Amino acid sequence: MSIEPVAIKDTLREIPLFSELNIDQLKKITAISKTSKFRKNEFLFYDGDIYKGFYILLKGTIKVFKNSANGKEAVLHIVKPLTVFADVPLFEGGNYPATAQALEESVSILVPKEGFLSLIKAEPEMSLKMLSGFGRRLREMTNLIENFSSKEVINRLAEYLLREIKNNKTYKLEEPFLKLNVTKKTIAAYIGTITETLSRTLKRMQDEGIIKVNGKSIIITDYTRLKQLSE
Amino acid sequence: MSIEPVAIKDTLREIPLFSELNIDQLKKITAISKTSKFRKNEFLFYDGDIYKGFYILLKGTIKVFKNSANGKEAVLHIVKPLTVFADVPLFEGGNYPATAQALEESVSILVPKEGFLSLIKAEPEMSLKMLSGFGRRLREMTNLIENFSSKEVINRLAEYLLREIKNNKTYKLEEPFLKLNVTKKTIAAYIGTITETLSRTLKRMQDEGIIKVNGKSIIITDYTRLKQLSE
DNA sequence: TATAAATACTGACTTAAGTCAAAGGATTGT
DNA sequence: ACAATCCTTTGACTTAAGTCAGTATTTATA
Repeated sequence: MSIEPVAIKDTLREIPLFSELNIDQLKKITAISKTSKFRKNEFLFYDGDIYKGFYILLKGTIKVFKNSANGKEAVLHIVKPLTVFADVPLFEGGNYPATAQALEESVSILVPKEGFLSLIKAEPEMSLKMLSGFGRRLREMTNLIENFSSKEVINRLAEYLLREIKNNKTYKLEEPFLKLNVTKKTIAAYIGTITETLSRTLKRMQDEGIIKVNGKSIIITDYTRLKQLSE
Repeated sequence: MSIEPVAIKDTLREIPLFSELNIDQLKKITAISKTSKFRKNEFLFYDGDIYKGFYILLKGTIKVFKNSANGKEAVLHIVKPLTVFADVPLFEGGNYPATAQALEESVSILVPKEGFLSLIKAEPEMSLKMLSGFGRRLREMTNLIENFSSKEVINRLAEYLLREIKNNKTYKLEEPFLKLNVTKKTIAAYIGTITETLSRTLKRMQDEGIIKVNGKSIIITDYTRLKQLSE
């Protein structure tokens, strides 16, 4: 469902990819883009759908995942606002390589492929920005693979918690905390395990005095040990 | 050890990234590049080294890997000739994110960062090529992660074998085969397991009549089942 | 707010894959 | 050609984490 193309130019400015564009260039992008609202659990696109363009999330949370043959789902990203996603097929061609679903009411911009490619050719600086963004993500993926191949659930969970705390900027506090805004099922899939094991691992961490779990809130009581576990 | 800057312009042409450059542009690249020879087991760079530039492998095999705290190594790529590697930090800054080691006598070109970045700014088409390359690799990584998170060793091994057969172009034969040119230890790390488990899994596949192993040669006797296992 | 549905937790059990140890093969260098 | 080192295989054992089943708790919706 489409909503009014409000003054989203200021919002786009906050996205690294567009940060150095001038008003005219931003106008061109908003002119070709479409803002849409998605209800909870609604799908933005499915794995294999014909590629239309990339998205920028303005509000809400999007889960990007892939279903494998045995029925399990691998969560690739949990997308937070002001993040660009589904931009990989822009240059390579091909269909959407994964499925995207809103985990809560969300608003996102769709920037169509063809229009954007014309723009980028007139604006070579943007290619370099995108290369930098792709590079950063390749590095993240590299780390994810390293984690999957050589660490146990408790180590991957520790790393996930630390990353969340960094994102939420509470890591400077005496007792950093975080509030999960996604289900534990999603987190389990994201760190490559199942809910039961996640539940037991959280309990184990609590028993060892590293964290305190209260429903969807987690307080870090021993940051040092958590850091050790993540390395 | 540096070797003569022979006529490698023709070789560069075979690399997608450079395929559409003219003679002058290729000359510029070879002018700033340095070709080096590496002995078996020699290191090209270590995880954390200051970034000098990216490499193109001309001959041999390079293992790119990361060591985690618990001593295990995660093999990220097994690089074959005419492949560009270590290009991720070009745009993002930062040091080498992994270690590269020659698995046999190898020859590679080093293209220095600064020189290449000047070139690319004068040659915007090359940014798009690189974006396409990065995009393809992000996709590959996505699949790797999906594999790691939701499949067992036998499935990951099946997928590895199929990929190798595709690369060696023997998949059209009645009985496709492949010759391992890396140790089983490396393959084990690459598919996220250890030698003992790899050994047992190969044996199991042989017992089930899917493959025939003879030292470093593997013949596929039941392509269909192998394909099933990989999905 | 009641009821259904989805999510989370716990226990008993199973299993894939890791660790440890020992021995045979293959490679490498001197 | 030899020793020395590294690679590979095999067996016995351990363990992390998955499956299954039952229950509790939270969240959504009529």
